[in-house]
Amino acid sequence: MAKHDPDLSLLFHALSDPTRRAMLTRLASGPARVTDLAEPTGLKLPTVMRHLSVLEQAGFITTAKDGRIRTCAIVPEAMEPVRTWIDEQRAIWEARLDRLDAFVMNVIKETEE
Amino acid sequence: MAKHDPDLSLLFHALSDPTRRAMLTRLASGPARVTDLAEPTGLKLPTVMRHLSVLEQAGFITTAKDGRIRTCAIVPEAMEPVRTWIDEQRAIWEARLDRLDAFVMNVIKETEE
DNA sequence: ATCATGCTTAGCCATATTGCTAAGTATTGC
DNA sequence: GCAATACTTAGCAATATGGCTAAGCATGAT
Repeated sequence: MAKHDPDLSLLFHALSDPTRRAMLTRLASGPARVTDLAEPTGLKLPTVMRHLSVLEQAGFITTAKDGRIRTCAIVPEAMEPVRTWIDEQRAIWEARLDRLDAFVMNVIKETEE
Repeated sequence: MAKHDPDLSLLFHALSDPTRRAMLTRLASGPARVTDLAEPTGLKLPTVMRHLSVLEQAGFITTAKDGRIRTCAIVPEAMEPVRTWIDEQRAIWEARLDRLDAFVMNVIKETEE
């Protein structure tokens, strides 16, 4: 498929890892240092840094360094395109009120064996 | 991070590819054959099949074969866990009404240079 | 000045992902 | 029967991902 729409791919990819989702959940309740985010994961710092940069490139978090400490904070608005896409999908399939698909698929499947 | 929660990873991963999202959008307006789904992508059939099986394993679509034709249909409910997770995230950060994070981050960043 | 802390960079390894081609198999139409 | 259609399977190549270790570089505390 054409390669526009790079945003959503970045966003969904960032969310596709449990470690990164856990980090977002942690950050949802307030900013944290890199080391603090690393601790519950059991992962080494370089690995954690990588997850954080994926989240940052997707726009889900901002980070800034003060002295030797880098603080990470969530960017709630970043979730909007995701939510919007999902809502649009729903809008399309709800435009067809018929629940015929599932019925048809079942008929086919029952015919199968 | 611990490996529970395998569902969401599957779901988000499935959505992280533009070809797969386009297929879902196409299917949102009604069931389709594999070849029909392949056509607008410009991809070869085996590649398309792989995308479809990713979507099917995630639970976003059902497929069934009638004769030599495989028909694919969307499974709208499959999107629910995704939507739920996003809503939960929002609930957490909205529980903190303060918009202090962004402010703090800005201060740090301005101090930076 | 020295040392611990906190991140950062570089680079390696294993596996997964996304595309392909080539060669099947199973149906349908003539 | 025979050919066209519609997948399907097997296997390859390039790149991406997710983990690590080792070593580097500031900053803060003593």
